[in-house]
Amino acid sequence: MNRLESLESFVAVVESGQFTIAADRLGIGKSVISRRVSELEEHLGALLLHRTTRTLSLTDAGREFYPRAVQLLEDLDEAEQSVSRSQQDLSGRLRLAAPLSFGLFHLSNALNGFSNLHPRVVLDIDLNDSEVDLVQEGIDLALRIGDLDNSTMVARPLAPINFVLCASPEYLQRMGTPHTAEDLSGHRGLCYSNLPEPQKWPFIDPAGRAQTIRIPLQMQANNGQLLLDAASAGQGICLSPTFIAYQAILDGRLKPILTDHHIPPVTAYAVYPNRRFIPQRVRALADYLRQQFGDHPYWDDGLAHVIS
Amino acid sequence: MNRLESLESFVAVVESGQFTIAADRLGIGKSVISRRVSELEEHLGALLLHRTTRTLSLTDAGREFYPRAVQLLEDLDEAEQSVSRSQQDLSGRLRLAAPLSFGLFHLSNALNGFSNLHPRVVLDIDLNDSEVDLVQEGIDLALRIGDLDNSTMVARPLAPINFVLCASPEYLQRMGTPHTAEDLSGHRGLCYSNLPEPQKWPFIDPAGRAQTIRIPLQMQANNGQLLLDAASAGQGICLSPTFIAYQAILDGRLKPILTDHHIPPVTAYAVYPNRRFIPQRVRALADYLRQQFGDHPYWDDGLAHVIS
DNA sequence: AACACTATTGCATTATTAGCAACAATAGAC
DNA sequence: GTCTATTGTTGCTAATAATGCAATAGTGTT
Repeated sequence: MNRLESLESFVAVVESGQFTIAADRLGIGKSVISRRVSELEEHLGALLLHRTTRTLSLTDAGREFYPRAVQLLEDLDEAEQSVSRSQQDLSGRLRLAAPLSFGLFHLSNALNGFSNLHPRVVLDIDLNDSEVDLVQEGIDLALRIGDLDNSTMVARPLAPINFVLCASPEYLQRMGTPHTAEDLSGHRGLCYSNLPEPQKWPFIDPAGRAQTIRIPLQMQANNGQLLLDAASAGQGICLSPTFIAYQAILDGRLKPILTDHHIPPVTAYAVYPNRRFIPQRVRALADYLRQQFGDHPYWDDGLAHVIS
Repeated sequence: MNRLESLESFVAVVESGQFTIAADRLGIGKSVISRRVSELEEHLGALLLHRTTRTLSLTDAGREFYPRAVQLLEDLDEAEQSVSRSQQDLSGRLRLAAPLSFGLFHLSNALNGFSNLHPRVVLDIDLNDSEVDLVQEGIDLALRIGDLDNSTMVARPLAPINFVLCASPEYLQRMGTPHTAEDLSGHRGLCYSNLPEPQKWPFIDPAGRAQTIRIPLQMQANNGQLLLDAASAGQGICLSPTFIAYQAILDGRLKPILTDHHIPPVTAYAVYPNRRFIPQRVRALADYLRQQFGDHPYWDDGLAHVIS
């Protein structure tokens, strides 16, 4: 018995849901599939698939075995590729997690570029603002913004994330333009709810003193884009990362305020599990993103005067 | 070509250093080995072994490929075993790391017991007081004493680690027995150097006040057993984990002092990488150790009056 | 109850693999 | 320098295993 071919057959059956389709996909006869799966089951001493002639379903053992089989086949390909003659030509699946807004604004372009460079790498993108467990979810690489839980993950800085305080010109005319951090307490805050203290905004004033201002809450959301749209509509003042706000600022839809105050920047990292064997495509993507963004990302290009 | 058998053959050759021995080990002819390795090389498009008729050596590609091949074969066995009929009968290699002293004193017995329970599990034990990188070293499970770097590792408490202050009766007669923590400043400290501040010993006095005493340094070592021997020889006072000191105390070679002071205990943990698939033997060993030690480990049995 | 479609099984054919033995190559002994 | 023992490779044949086809049995649907 060829254990590997049995594994392949089993995986193909699970993924297609039918012996017949699996056989077509692998380009062999369905009888072969049938026999291989049977052999595998016999070898394991456990039934993997409940099968009547018309319906297939995984047994408990099969449910447990399937993801491991998939992983195994991927690992094998990975290992072979790592020493293969065509090292340049990366391939395989790459599961990527990133925050929603950043993903939509800046990752999609970068990923398209990467995909063109390495067309045989299949990208599986999970945009999600809540921190998922990379290991459990089988994520190869995550883009994380801000402080990291000091973990055994490998973290490579990709770009600085600067912040800017802004509001619509109309709002500022109506409500007045604040000139000190204290002035903010009379304004309407559009606050990002995924922070421990959404209403507390940190500044370093022109004299170099750090201060934290609590701004009245007008609207709260877990999405920066939505807050920015609210600010554009004159709903209030928004503390936004430049990677979201830059376009609206350059357009004139939003006006940066308190630009003589410094807002502590954070860093965007590429984070990946410290596995024993890190797939080359993961390294390649991290490299590529670093190169795309870097210490002076393009979205900050027109904002030099704003981010001090 | 059977990729798996090729892998097996390659691994066997690397491990035995000879095609002939590898063939014997696998119970097949050496010509088969030769052909399989050749096929594998052709498949990969890279030479794995430099071979003259008398000497074998790995190429760079081979050196890279070998550990991955080993891992792969282990993973496959692991996956198959996880659903195999003989789930009870664990097997495979289990790499364990533990602090030196604890390993010698209490792990060896426990491991022998485990080994009897699961004779087909091969234990590979690394006693080492410096924290190694579990992932890089391929450690399946580590026993760690004290606070953990909050990491993505899974940590399961195994036992409380209590401390006791002690010295030889002869020493105490000669130098006087301290009755308060302050008294220690006139004594000779035998200090464990693997701590950030070896000479600072923490106490909670009978009144419940926490205090930290800096004790004069007489001897410093990175091994608790050695310090304890020094204490037995009357060299000074030693702050020792009970798992090291218990025997000497029960023997009367050492006398606990300041027993009305409480020394904050720490915890021994079983730590393992949060891999996607945690081998059953790892879980089993962690369970077994927990059961062997537990909240009231045997080494504290005769010391109830000491550890308050 | 008949139908359509499924997985399984038996069997002849085909392809692959193993083992043996001969061969070539090399390190070490003398 | 030559000889020898041993190693990896290769050619060939026998044995083995895998494949595809067709027939079979089972199941959900109409």
